[in-house]
Amino acid sequence: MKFVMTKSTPARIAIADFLSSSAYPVDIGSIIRFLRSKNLKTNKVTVYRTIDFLLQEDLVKRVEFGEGKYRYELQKDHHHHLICTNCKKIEDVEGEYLRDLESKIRNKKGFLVKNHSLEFFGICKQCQQ
Amino acid sequence: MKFVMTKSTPARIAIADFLSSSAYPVDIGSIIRFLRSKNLKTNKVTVYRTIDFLLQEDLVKRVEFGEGKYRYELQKDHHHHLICTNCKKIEDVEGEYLRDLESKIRNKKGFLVKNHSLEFFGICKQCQQ
DNA sequence: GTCACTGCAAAGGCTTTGCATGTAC
DNA sequence: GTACATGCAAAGCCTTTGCAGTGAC
Repeated sequence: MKFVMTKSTPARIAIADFLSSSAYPVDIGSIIRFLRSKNLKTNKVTVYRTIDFLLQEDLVKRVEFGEGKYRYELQKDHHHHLICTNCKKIEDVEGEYLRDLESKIRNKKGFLVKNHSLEFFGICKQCQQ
Repeated sequence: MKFVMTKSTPARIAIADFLSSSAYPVDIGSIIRFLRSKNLKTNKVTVYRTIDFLLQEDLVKRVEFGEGKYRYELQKDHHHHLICTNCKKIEDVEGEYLRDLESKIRNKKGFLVKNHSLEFFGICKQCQQ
């Protein structure tokens, strides 16, 4: 992944790398742990500010899984998440399932949907066995 | 609304009243403000503990609107929310739109959906004018 | 050399915990 | 009287802010 940042610094490069290599949304803590594992003694404030920058540039998306904190992932094709409440694994579900619904909402309620959050909580295949 | 609580106290009664009279999910702060307006000098910890109790009894549902805090509403017919990003007004959308989708997820991914979060963000009718 | 980024310390908001006191029953 | 609920203080997380110092360009 390449960011169009005004300045390219070790912290930003590492955060970009981590987001690129993460299959699923990560929280600030795991970013910091990654940076430490690379012996980059980055401050958490830098992480927050880098994420803010990426959010504003619309390179990153913020999601919530009911944990009392945010998670972040690179913008990619529209998708949602399957979150196993047992083992905490996260899977993707691709698709634009709500497009028709959003038109209906427009027609019935006059409400213009700009975006939505949709996450599924349940038990993954492995944990059912 | 009537709670099946082991003990009925002024704080619990007032919180139940407030939740019953709230058309949309409320945060802890607004519950406390309501209690103060009724001259009940309830501690916020009591509010949190009452909400915890109601969540465990499945009388209340917890939702997130990307605000960095939780909101709570009485359990009622399955529905989702339209959140105006301009005036912050919240509307309901009734319906079980995702039932088919959840079966598909079951068949395709083997993931058993127990519940989901779905909220729509956009511009309400009034704010479009 | 400049301007943007970083680090540190501190604070702010939401939520939880421990423990002694109070109260519904 | 007893078990449960409350209040207070304190702490735990996550996140944000201010300001001085550093580094990318």
